[in-house]
Amino acid sequence: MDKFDKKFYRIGDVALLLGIPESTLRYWETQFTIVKPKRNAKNVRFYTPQDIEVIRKIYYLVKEKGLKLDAAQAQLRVNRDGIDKRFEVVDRLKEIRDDLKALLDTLDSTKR
Amino acid sequence: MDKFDKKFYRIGDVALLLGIPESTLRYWETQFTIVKPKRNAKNVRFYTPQDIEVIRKIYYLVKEKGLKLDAAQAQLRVNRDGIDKRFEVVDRLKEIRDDLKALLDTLDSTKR
DNA sequence: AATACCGTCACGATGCGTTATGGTGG
DNA sequence: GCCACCATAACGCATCGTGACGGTAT
Repeated sequence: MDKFDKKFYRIGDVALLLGIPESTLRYWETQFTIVKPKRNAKNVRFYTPQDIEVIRKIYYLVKEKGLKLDAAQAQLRVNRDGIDKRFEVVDRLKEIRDDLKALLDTLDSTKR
Repeated sequence: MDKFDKKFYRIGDVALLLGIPESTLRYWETQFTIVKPKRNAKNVRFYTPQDIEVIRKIYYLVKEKGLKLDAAQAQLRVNRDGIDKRFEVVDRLKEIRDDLKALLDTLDSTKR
């Protein structure tokens, strides 16, 4: 048992590590049901490395990809554990289907 | 030459066809450089079927997928004509790379 | 005493349209 | 005169945080 195996991160650590204000971390916690760090007896948040990964993913989706928080949450939900790649394919196929449908509708509307 | 080949759509037609208010179509036109319907001599917009397809795609990205307009525009830019599938793969790989990097960073930060 | 948290609430900046106004053309 | 369109600008609502406050624990 290495004592570092027990390491948790406090909100200040996470903020520093990810370059995100504490206020934002607290706010995201109200918006993403998925971000629920453990608390100690004194109600102080303790983040696991997994928690931090989730927050990174949120950052990517929201700040870099431009998703709304709702949409990011939906994405995260469906991206969880293993369904991952399968989902991406299905998602892409849905897009293609939508494109095809759009094309079809457009063709229909110009039908002579 | 069929006379219907020359058919264009006015803003009212498009609004009705897609179930999007005219005001929104005009607004999107200010936000998406990609939506620039032709005008007639009297400055009235005329949309081609291609224009309509683009608008459908915007609708999908913004209303269904939850992208911000900026992000939707970026997506559309890169999705254009043929680069399409190649892009999706690259995009997905980027996401995977980002996930890996996040994982790596997380591991690094717990390094003993 | 100083620092790092906590929750809450007010405030503010954008984003995303919508509405209102006044005008042209058919 | 009515209808469909035009541009522009003001307005409004929601989203996404931020900042300030007063409190607790170390």
